[in-house]
Amino acid sequence: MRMLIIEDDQNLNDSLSTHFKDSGFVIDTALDGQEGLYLGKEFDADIGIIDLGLPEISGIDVIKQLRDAGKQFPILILTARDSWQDKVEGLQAGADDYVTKPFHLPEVEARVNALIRRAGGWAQPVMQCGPIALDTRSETVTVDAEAVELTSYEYQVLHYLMVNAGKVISKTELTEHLYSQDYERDSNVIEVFVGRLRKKLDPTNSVKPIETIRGRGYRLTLKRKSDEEE
Amino acid sequence: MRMLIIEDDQNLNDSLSTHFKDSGFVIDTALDGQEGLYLGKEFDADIGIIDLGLPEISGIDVIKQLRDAGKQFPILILTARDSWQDKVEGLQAGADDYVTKPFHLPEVEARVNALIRRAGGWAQPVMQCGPIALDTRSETVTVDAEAVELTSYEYQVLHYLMVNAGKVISKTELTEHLYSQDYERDSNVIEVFVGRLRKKLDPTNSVKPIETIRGRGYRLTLKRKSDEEE
DNA sequence: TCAATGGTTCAGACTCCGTTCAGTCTAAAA
DNA sequence: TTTTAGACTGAACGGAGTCTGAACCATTGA
Repeated sequence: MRMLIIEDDQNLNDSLSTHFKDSGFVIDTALDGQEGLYLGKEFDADIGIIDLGLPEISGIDVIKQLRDAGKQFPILILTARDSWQDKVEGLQAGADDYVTKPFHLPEVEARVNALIRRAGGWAQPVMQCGPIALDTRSETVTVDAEAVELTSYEYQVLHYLMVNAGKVISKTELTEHLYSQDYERDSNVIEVFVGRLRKKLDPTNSVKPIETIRGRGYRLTLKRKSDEEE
Repeated sequence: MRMLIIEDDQNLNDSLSTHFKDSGFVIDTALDGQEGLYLGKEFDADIGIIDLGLPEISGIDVIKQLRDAGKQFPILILTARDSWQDKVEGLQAGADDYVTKPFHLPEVEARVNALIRRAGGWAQPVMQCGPIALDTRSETVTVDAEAVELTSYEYQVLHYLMVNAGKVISKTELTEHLYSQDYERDSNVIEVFVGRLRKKLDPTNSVKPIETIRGRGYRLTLKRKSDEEE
């Protein structure tokens, strides 16, 4: 998953960046609104974390301009405690959630995960398609309630496909969301990962969870077990 | 385990520090609220002991500010006998337990151990995962009810993993909680201890209690024998 | 002073996983 | 049917991360 971080405090920026990089995110990071706006427009993020108190362009303006530019990814804003006007303004400008500073990293992480999930239309923390279930909290995958061991990249590919279950996802899109920009293009990594995933998720090759749409990409076909069934 | 001690009485501070250092804790100690607050924010403690009657910033304020900063570790407060208002205020501010002065060290130690255990979600004084049981009172470890001799550091590594059973613990996190700040980073002590632990806990290599998650850390996998099973 | 104990370092072995490549297969277009 | 671009797959590689045995060192108690 690709994350845009705009935070002018160097320390905070660093700690957010390294933390989420360790969690497997690809990070675009900026220390001011100008650069942040550029990165946000240039790359397609899955989630943005934006501080409202930025020099030059304010956080609110960044959000507005991103939304005006048609960017739809969820945005989590960071606000100083007690400045609830900012919070409201931020949400009105198009942010999706907020955390007040000082914050606790695990909380930010939880909200980030929730936002990404919800952006894909998932209400519950466990995403389930047919027999396949993916839990973002424990980063575990089960098929028919049996645990399946995935390597870090296999997990990420599946995660992205699950969030966008039902949609056709091109190989370029997958590459852009799993690798930083300077990745060599003519490679078949994605194909290899999809292949390995298919083998692990469906060893008997009976369910065929990942469909190939020739010339366009992949699609996770299985019906979503959505929450309103309960 | 890492402990934060904030106590302005030099003698008391010293005796607490040396006592718990001898028990294998890594100690961050401060004689006033200012410094204590800094240490508390800077380092991730497993437990805090804070005197309420501090100069400059009061103990209550320190606790409040630590909690505001998102610090969640359990806090034991020291209060003068009879000042029960302080006690109540302290607990409301976010402390977890209290001891009235003058106190007996063994009592403080018992409470400290209990708080650390409970922070990991353990209700009983004996933590048990599969065949492995760790008793913090006697500092003994048994596998299938058979005593296992561990050296001090081996015990500490296991203790930390057990308190956080089920979670992935990075090598950096382990180092930070077992060694004081000025420890050289590029060392493989943790790997060595984990190796020795595995050998002692599971000589036949059949149970594999400690799992390696490549690139992220270690995890104690065995199912917790939790108390509510009874 | 010596032996025993336990912590630390080091180097080499080993394992895993991301990546590449080459050859094969497949589906759609000609 | 033939052609061809795109997709799949098994095998192999290489580097990073991890493990391990042995050596080294500091401390303690006899």
